[in-house]
Amino acid sequence: MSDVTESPKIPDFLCCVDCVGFNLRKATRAVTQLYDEMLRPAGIRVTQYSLLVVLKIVGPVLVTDLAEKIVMDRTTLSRNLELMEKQGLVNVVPGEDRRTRCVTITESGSAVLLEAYPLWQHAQDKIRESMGEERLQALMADLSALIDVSQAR
Amino acid sequence: MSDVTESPKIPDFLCCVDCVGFNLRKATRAVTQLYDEMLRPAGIRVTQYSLLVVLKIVGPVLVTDLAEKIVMDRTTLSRNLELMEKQGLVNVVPGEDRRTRCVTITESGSAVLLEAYPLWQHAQDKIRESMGEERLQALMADLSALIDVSQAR
DNA sequence: TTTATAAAGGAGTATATACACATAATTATG
DNA sequence: CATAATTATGTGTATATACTCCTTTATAAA
Repeated sequence: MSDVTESPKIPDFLCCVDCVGFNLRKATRAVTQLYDEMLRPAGIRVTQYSLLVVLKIVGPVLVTDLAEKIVMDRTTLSRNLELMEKQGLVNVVPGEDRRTRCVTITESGSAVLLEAYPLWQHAQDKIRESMGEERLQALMADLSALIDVSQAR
Repeated sequence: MSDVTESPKIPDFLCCVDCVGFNLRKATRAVTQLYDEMLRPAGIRVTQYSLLVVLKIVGPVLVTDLAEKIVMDRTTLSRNLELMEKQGLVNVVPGEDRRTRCVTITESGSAVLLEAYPLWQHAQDKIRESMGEERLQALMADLSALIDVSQAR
């Protein structure tokens, strides 16, 4: 009778404030801006920084292999690499298999990486100090689990 | 003497496999693709789905207020809304303050939302069933904490 | 060995994202 | 009230993302 005792007029399907996709994207926007702002003096963003690090570890590597490793669409990676090649951060050369293209970090890319590292660390430390090492590791594990379930077909 | 006992030759600054930004973006790519694939029959992606839900709950709302609420750059939101307006999903009209623009979900947008809801639910359930409700809630809390620390200036 | 299939990649298109700068309208200040 | 500061938004530019379709090359099948 009185609407005081009634629950809010929000239908069931509006409970998507719990949508994992939405909340993940929302957090990613905020966190990306933090890293990008910290990395700005180095002239790269967290996307390129991450690519440089991965290339330093696993490169030289084929485009498709790299794309799979970092869970990125092949065409997205290609276009990101194209920009980095223009900026002199990476080299992309034909592989032995003439279909493939092989990616390597350049000396210039390594130099930028070294310059960016302490900047990246500031961002990372800010988050680590706020959340604590344990919670951060749990979060990493959860993100990994999210990838697994999302890719299970 | 022997390199068997040595740790791998990866310098300290390459430990960024722990980079929160990188891992968050990586997981977001995977999860977004899951939701987008599930939502495809409804003709919208998880970005638009989320916007429709939020508009259904909090609309009508001013662009800047909405942007702040969903932690999205104002100009990004404007351009997303522009597409949705063309598709007839939302209305954007001038507010009383003649500087402002007020956003509302349309009837057509509500219809698409209803059609998309069960599709969204399939994606959400897949993740929920895989991770478990508890872990999922912990993850949501962590994402919220990430936003807080990223925006603390 | 010819042909069919698969794999790697590029190009076209479209959405998502945000920074820097400019404009219009409102509010605060003198 | 006139001017200065603030606020809300739009535009230009650039990166990030991925789907679809197409070409080239390699491998498997006949």
